[in-house]
Amino acid sequence: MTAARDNETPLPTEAELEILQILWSHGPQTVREVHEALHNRQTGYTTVLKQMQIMTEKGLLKRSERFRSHVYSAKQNQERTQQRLVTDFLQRAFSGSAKNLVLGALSARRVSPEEMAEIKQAIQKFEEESK
Amino acid sequence: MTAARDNETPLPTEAELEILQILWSHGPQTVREVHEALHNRQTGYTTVLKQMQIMTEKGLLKRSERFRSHVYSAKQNQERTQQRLVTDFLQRAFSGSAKNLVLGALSARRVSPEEMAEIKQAIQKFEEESK
DNA sequence: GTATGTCAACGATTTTTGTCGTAGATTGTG
DNA sequence: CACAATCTACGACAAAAATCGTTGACATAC
Repeated sequence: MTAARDNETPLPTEAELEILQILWSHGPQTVREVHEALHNRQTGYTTVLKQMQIMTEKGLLKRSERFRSHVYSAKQNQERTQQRLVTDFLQRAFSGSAKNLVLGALSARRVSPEEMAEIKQAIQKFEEESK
Repeated sequence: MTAARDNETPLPTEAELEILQILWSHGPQTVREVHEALHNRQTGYTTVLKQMQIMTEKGLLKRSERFRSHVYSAKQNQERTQQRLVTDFLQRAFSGSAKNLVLGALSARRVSPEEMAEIKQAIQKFEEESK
């Protein structure tokens, strides 16, 4: 049991997440388009096709068959999925300590002052909204 | 290629991370001790043994054979490993946006005021150290 | 209308990760 | 010394994830 197991759709695997990222950022796409966006990963067309078919079965994607080339899009929005992912990860890697997660993220690499400011601002905003 | 691939030891898998957590928190342990600490996961003794042997080959663990029951410990400390994990995860799930990671972590679940304070304090401390 | 290209479907295979049974060595106990 | 308990080692198996070849449907161009 991995934690953060909602009753909802399963968490995406690594390769699935890559596909989702493309769909989130580029909007609905055909398999070919996704495959091309994935050119860095050295993977065949049918692999991506199969993967997206499976993702559709799992409920991660939905597809329109109105055109000859089916058009896929992410079924859950990015924010919600990221929330679920981070909940799971937080538990697995940091035993639930959000403090350590934040600290780890900050100390793992250089953080620009701009990014730092963004983060602090995000926290501020979050605090106001949730009181 | 998953990103954050150092030239170092590989990132631990899910099950491996569970074992590491035990070793980090309890200090050096025998297979039996780890196995017992893992009682919630329903897994046999030899499974854990095998896993720890493989982890040793991979360089995740080191072991002392001075005693009849070998004693294992984590080779890399928790902080360093967590840093590598979060770097990888940040890239994979949040395309590198630390802001969104933090935001995701906070909004994914209830955060107590105490934890919130801790987080802000950690950020403060981090800022001072790194200037 | 035949050849060429593009597509979805499907099955099979490979790779990775996790699981465990069995065997042989060593230790401690009666 | 024999017997039971406790280990490690090793190989095999199972499950999950990723990969790809092949086929047939459907277009479009010639």
